[in-house]
Amino acid sequence: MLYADFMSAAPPPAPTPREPVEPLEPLELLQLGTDADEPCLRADAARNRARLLEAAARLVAERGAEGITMEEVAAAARVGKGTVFRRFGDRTGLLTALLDHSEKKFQAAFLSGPPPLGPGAPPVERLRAFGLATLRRTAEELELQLAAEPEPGRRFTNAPRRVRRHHVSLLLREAVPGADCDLLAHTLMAQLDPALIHHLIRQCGMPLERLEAAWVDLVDRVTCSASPG
Amino acid sequence: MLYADFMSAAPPPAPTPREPVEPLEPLELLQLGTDADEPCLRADAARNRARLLEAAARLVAERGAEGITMEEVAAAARVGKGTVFRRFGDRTGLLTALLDHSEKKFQAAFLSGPPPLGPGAPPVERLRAFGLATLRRTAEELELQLAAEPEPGRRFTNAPRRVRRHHVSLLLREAVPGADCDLLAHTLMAQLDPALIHHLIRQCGMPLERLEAAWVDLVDRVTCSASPG
DNA sequence: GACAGAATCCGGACCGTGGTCCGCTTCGAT
DNA sequence: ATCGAAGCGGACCACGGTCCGGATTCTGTC
Repeated sequence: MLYADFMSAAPPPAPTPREPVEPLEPLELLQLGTDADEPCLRADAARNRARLLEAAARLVAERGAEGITMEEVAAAARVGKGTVFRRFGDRTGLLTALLDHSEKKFQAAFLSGPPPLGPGAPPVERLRAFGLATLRRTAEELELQLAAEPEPGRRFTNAPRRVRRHHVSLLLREAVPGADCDLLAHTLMAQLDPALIHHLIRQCGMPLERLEAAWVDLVDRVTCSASPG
Repeated sequence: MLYADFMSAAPPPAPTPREPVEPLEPLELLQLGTDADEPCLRADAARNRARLLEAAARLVAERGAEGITMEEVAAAARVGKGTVFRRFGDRTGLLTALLDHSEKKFQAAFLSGPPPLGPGAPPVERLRAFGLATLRRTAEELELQLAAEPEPGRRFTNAPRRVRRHHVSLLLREAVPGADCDLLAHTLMAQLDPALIHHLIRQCGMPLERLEAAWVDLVDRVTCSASPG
């Protein structure tokens, strides 16, 4: 079973935190809800959540992430449609929850795993490793990650992506102290955007290796410390 | 009247050119339909098109691009709903058409206008000017450009954006002959993505000047010719 | 000019899907 | 056993997008 920890809860719908985006600072707080800090769902709620994720995973495996309907998922899980939306907020919420397991594993790897991805290696090497790992993971889960992409207005408030971006930003601060690292982090992250990867690989037919080479090259260029002006 | 050339036709719906994306080479062919090469709509069709664009522009000005419905636009233009979709394909098609006028002006500026944006200046300077001009234009039309953003799967097949990207790619080829300029162009373009600009300016409260500085800095870094891999 | 046939276009009824709402049920703490 | 809170579910709504019978415009011919 790929999505094993069905009992874990993704952050609840979030009561409409519109336009202004809170700055978010301490990295630890950024991690997706670890299996501990959960709202502790009621028994029936937890059971339904698990059923929904299982049903969704099955349907996605069968017919692809684009081809499934919220109503179908609800029906397959023997659950009302309202339940799906209450639990996961919206379509992207459900899809994101499907990626949650893999996401947590990845976060653990670059936050506290062995170098060069985790702490211990020099920042530039960590950056290289981070990009390569992301590229490979995204290439694997491409379809799901693409379908989980929120609408443009929320693309950058996406929790997992903010964690990753923040991580890149911190590494950049070490590597190129003079630069505007927050913005540079956005630049680097853009190279790892699922939509871009999908375009290049699926639509343009580029081999993954070329993206990997481009990433390494980009890190070198950005890291080369040009005019800090 | 801001969107004056209502008689111009955006490229028709395009009969479902799915997954494989044709490579597109000669830059001239990439320009959006100039007012000449149009399908030459029937009289009533052209009239309805004009009415629709006018109505859409008015409604967008009144209530914002997010707040309008295709049905509303149709009603305001005294036209059937089907007509809207036949003419513009889908929602993003209509919104894109609203941006068409400004887009053409911009294309003319960087393809054949005066330097440093147009030909005549050294490529790196043209790159800087291109980014700054794009940033300013996007900041102005931010809401509309954001709403006109297609779904993730088509983001990079968007015609105007491909033209701009190709242009950046050509400039890069001159500036850093050794690099993978097609991918580098994607990197640079990402910095000018409406969704990102919206996020940084509207949600994070960054001043436009910081984005401009970051662009110039990024061009320098990328152009600095690091390891050609 | 008038006309006929063909190509194009119109419009609004229709459909599927994402998302909401609210009266009722179930849970679990006391 | 009781009671409030949390959860449920499916009817309901809005909106994007499709479809096709009928109206309108264009083109070539006389």
